[in-house]
Amino acid sequence: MNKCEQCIVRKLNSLGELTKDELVRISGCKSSDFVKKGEILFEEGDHINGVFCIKDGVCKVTKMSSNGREQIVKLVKKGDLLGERSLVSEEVSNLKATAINDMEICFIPKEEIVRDLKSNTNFTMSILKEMAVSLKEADNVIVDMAQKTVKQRLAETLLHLNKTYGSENLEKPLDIQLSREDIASIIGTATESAIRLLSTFKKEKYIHLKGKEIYILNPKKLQRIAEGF
Amino acid sequence: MNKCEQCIVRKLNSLGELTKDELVRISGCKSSDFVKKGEILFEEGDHINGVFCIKDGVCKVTKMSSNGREQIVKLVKKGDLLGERSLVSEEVSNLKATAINDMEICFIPKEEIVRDLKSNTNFTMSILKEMAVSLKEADNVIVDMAQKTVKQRLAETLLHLNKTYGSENLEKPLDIQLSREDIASIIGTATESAIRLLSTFKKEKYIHLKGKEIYILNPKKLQRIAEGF
DNA sequence: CAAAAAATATGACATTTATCAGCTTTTTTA
DNA sequence: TAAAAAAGCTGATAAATGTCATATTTTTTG
Repeated sequence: MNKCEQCIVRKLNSLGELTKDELVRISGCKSSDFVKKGEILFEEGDHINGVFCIKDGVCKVTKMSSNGREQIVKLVKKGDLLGERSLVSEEVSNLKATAINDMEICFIPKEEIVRDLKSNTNFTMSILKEMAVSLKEADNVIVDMAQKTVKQRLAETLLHLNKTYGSENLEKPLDIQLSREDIASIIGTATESAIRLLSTFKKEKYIHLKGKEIYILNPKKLQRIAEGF
Repeated sequence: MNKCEQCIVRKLNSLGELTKDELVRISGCKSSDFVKKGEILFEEGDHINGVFCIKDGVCKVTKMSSNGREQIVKLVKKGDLLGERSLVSEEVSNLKATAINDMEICFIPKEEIVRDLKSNTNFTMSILKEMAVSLKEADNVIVDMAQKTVKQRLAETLLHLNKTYGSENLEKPLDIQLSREDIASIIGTATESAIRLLSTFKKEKYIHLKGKEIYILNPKKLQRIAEGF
C-alpha cells in the first residue's frame, strides 16, 4: 500500500494542505483500489461517508433525470477529489460515479478527514475554495444548458475536453475515450443528434474522428460556434 | 443602525453560528442599506469583497450568456447570504444581482468574515454545508435544464416557487411578483414560450393568473407534468 | 474465427421551441 | 389624466431537436 505522504497526486488537490503528520495518519486509514472501465464507484442512494482521491483514470459523475435519461454532471480525473459533499452532509448520494477507463483510486473515511477539517485551517479553506470553484462552474453550465443550442454546447464541450485532455500537438487525439452516448449525455441531447453534429463538424474539418479518437483541428472556429456565430 | 446580535435574520443562515462576541464585532463593521425594486446590488465584473445578508425582500442572481440573454441562476430571499464565494476567491463576480422588490440588506466586509472563518469551526462547517447544498441544487438544475422540456421546467419552477413563496392557503397568490420575462429567464426559454405555457396551464386550471399574481391550484398535477407525464 | 451484440451512422418525419409581427393591456411619465 | 412606454398576449411560421426505422461498422463472446 502506497503512502499518502509520498504520493504526488495529493499535491493536485486540497490534501496537499495537510501536514506530514496528518498525511501519515490518513495514509494509515485509507484504502486503495483498482476500478475497471465500466465499473461503478457508487450509485444514487449510496452512503459514501468519505472522499475518493483519484490516482489515475477518469470517471463520469451522473444523475438520472425523471425522464429516465442519465445526465453527466462532470468528469473527474487524476488528481481530483470526489465526494467532498459527503463530508458535510448525512444524506445519501444523489449522484452516481462510473469509471470511463481503468482507474486507481484511494478512499479516505469521513471521520478522519472531518477531524482535519476542524483542526487545519489551510485545509478547510482549500476545500472551501474547491467548492467555490465548483459552484462557479456549475453556474456556467446552467447558463449554457438553458441558453445555448445543442450545436453551441457540443462546440463548448469539445473545447473543454481539449483543454483538459488535449495536447498542444494537433496531430494527437484527446486523451479520453468517450462513447457517442457519453458525449450526448454531457451536452444533454439525444445520441443521434450528437452523432449528427459531430459528423457535421468533421465534414467542416473543425475536428477529425477515428473511432472514439477525437482530434481538435480548429479550436478557434469551435470557439466562435460556442459563442453563437 | 440595528445590531446583528439582536437581528433575527442571522438565525436563518450560517451567521447564527457566530458567538455573541463575534456578532458584536461584525455588527460594528457592517453596513445596512435599502435597495429599491429594479436596483442592482452588484454586476458581473464587480469586486464584491464581502457578504450580503438579506434582511428583507428578494433579488434575482443572473448571468449573461454569450447569446446575449440573461439567465436567472437563483433567487435569494430574506435570511439568505449572498456572495459567499467572494470570501475564498480573489476573482471578480461572474454574476449580477438585481432587486425583485424593495429590499433591506446588510453588507459585511470580507476581512471580518474570513477572520471568523479561520477561528470558529462551527461557522466554517456551516458555510461548507451551505455550499454543499448549493452544489447539490445546482446539479439538479443542470439535469433539469439538460433533460426536461420547457413545459416540464415551467411546472417544476412553479412548484419550487410554491414551496418557497406559497402559503398553505390555495386562495392566496405566491408571495413573489415576477415578470413573464423573469419566469422565462428562470426556465431558460423565450418570453413568448413561457407566456404561452402559462396560458395553457391556466386554461387547464392547474394555476390561476391575475396580473403578476400566481395561484397554484393543482400542485399534484404540476408535479406529474414536471416528472414527464 | 464466426456469430451475436453493441455502437455508430443516416434518413424520414414528428414535435418542440424560437422568432417575428401585430395587437391589447398595464404601467410609467410628463 | 393623457400620452408614451413597457409588458403581456396570440397567431403564423421557421428552425432546432427528438424519435423511429434501418443500415453499417465495431466490439464482444462463445
